[in-house]
Amino acid sequence: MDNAEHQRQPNPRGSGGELRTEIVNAALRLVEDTPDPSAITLRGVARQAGITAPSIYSHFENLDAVMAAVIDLAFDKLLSVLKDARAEGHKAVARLRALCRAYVAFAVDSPRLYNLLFSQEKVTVLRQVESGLLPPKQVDTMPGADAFAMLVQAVTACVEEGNSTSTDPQRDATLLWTALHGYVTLLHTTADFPWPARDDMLDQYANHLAHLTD
Amino acid sequence: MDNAEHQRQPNPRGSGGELRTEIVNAALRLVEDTPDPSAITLRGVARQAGITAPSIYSHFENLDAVMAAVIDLAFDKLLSVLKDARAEGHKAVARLRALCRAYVAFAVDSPRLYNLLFSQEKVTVLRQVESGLLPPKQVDTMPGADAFAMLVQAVTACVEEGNSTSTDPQRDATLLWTALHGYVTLLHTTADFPWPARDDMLDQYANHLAHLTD
DNA sequence: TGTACATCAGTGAACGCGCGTTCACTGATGTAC
DNA sequence: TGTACATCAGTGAACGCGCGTTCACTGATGTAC
Repeated sequence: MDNAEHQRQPNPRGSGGELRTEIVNAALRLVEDTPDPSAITLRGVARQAGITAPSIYSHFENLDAVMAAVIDLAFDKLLSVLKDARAEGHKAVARLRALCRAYVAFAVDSPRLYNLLFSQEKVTVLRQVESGLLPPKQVDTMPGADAFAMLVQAVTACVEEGNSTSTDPQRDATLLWTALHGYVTLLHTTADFPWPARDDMLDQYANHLAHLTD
Repeated sequence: MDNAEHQRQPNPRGSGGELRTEIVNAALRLVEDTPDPSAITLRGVARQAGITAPSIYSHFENLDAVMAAVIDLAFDKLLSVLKDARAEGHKAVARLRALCRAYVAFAVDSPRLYNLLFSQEKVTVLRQVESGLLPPKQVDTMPGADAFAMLVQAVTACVEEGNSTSTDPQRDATLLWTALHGYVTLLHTTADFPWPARDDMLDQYANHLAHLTD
């Protein structure tokens, strides 16, 4: 459609599913290249993938379905980065710090992908929860549930090793998560600000929100 | 164009500028009603204002200029809310807590307007700062500079009254701001989460990031 | 082994839509003489 | 006081564009007989 690869060869018989992967990867590249995620279009994804727009419909219902697949992939990537970080160090405090650093590094390295993970608003849901029409959802049904569970577990481990005075690891993990999230998103949108050194920021969050004593 | 008020009367001679205000207010209403801000169009603003699209060009260069005016207005609103909050209580600690509550309340009450304030990405700038091509900007040239200055001042006042052990109010105000920002944005996008009580969250942030001893 | 046919993977043309932007215009109001 | 005219505030029609989505199609590959 676009570039020189006009003579695309169809995939072999059994493997029509391979184009599905190509489409998701094309959308992923587009996310990283596009400042405003809502400027990503179905036709744009097709161009990036080197196919025509209608071809996408064989694999996805619409653009939203493509983006949902990208978001799933991004959560997988985040989780994988966090798992690698957790393997660093033997002490619980070191592992918690590594987790925070890895989370922030992921967000800073892939800011647009990171934003995509947390940019779908749910105001209506919020309003319903507040007014008691809807029960608060269980953590483990959320897309990032595994990642958050790791954080809770890391804080708990610090307490168990006697290096945190946290009395409520779930709450303090929530405090830590929100703080890290606020930090990376503001880094992204308010870069013209005299930010303190990143490591200092991370230490402050971890020390004081997870109540580390080490 | 849209509703029954087809027979709009032009503004009187000298006051063409009044339509400017009407356009900004129309865009403001649209922001609150539109989940995805980039779904706001110039034609949509015109419809909301009850005028035809070309009329906007007499007052603004394009839609971006309209939205810039909306953002200015929103920062003014935020600042005004914070100033009111600062007037509460005589002790510095009470004023700091009131400031945090007011900030969060503004973001929760006007989530889409709040998002608009901090949704313009500046990745390029960030990259340049990191690589030393650009000096970090002074705080006071930012749009929300006044609001941030109030927070720094509030932390400083706590230290002066002996109720905070902060050794770096500017840094700790930054920590507090980022945490509050992360909290309200995640409340907005991840409403289906077992959030702890809001007051508890706010107290934790203020107590531990601003090092309150009271 | 050859041949007719079904299936699969993807194409190309076409549609209607809302968009940003331009242009010439209209009609009310103030001003000069 | 009357009248011609300039100015102001906003309109309506039109344009070209990229979009999502549909439809009939093409041509390669596997399968049945």
